[in-house]
Amino acid sequence: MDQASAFFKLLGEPVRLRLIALLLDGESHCVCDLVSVLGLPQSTVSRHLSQLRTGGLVLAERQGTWMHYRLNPALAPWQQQALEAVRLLKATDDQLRTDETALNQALCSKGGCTPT
Amino acid sequence: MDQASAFFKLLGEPVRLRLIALLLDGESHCVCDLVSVLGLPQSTVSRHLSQLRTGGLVLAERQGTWMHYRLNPALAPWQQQALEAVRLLKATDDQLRTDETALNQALCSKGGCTPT
DNA sequence: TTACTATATCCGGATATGCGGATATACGCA
DNA sequence: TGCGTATATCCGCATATCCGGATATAGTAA
Repeated sequence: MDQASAFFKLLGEPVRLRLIALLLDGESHCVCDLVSVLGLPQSTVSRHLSQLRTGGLVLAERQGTWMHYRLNPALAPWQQQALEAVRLLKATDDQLRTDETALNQALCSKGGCTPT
Repeated sequence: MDQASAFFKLLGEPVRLRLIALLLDGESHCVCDLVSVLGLPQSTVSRHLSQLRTGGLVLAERQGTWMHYRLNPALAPWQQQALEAVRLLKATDDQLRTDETALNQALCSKGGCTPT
């Protein structure tokens, strides 16, 4: 129960919700891309990512200098279901859609932060 | 977005999550029944119900002395989807299941708080 | 009116949460 | 080794949130 409400609490913060929405594509994204998309201080984004990681929502993997975050594919069914709600929301929410296109542009323009 | 995260924030608190889980049956329940099921002070339960109402998750209707709360049937699709997650959670979470049976017993034993 | 029940709100205080600049750590490369 | 980039964590501070006893309000019935 407390664990369950903790999960929803993580979604109940705008920055984290935006981060989750961005990660819904199942891809790995480095912190610097997420920072540039959200337009927030790096410390803020990093802190929220760390909370998502602690809550088990997200996995982190180091790739050289970059830390890549992605959705945890092994969530409980009810958690997956909740993320489906976010997916629906994302289809109509202006902010989330803007974030999405900003992320795609960031990836296209410089091929992500992956080193050559 | 802020409205969306506010919705999840409402679910992100144990007492409110328990309340929502109890109301998932679609029925109306009076505050006194919910208080006895949760085993918490009346002021605490009432305050959380009021927040759920302000957030649009729940509707309240006065029936004589009693105030009856029920899920808002007109939620956005993504919100309904999120409640489906709670429904799944409820099937496996011990606390939520205990609450559920306590509510049923309360209703059976005294026919609810509805006046004769 | 008075009395009683149900519910909502007020209150002070404890705790949690978010922020973002500054700093520390980790890594790659010369 | 030393430098530069990426990320994490520290810090003080402001704000939000939760609690539950006490009190106010609304309704019913006599």
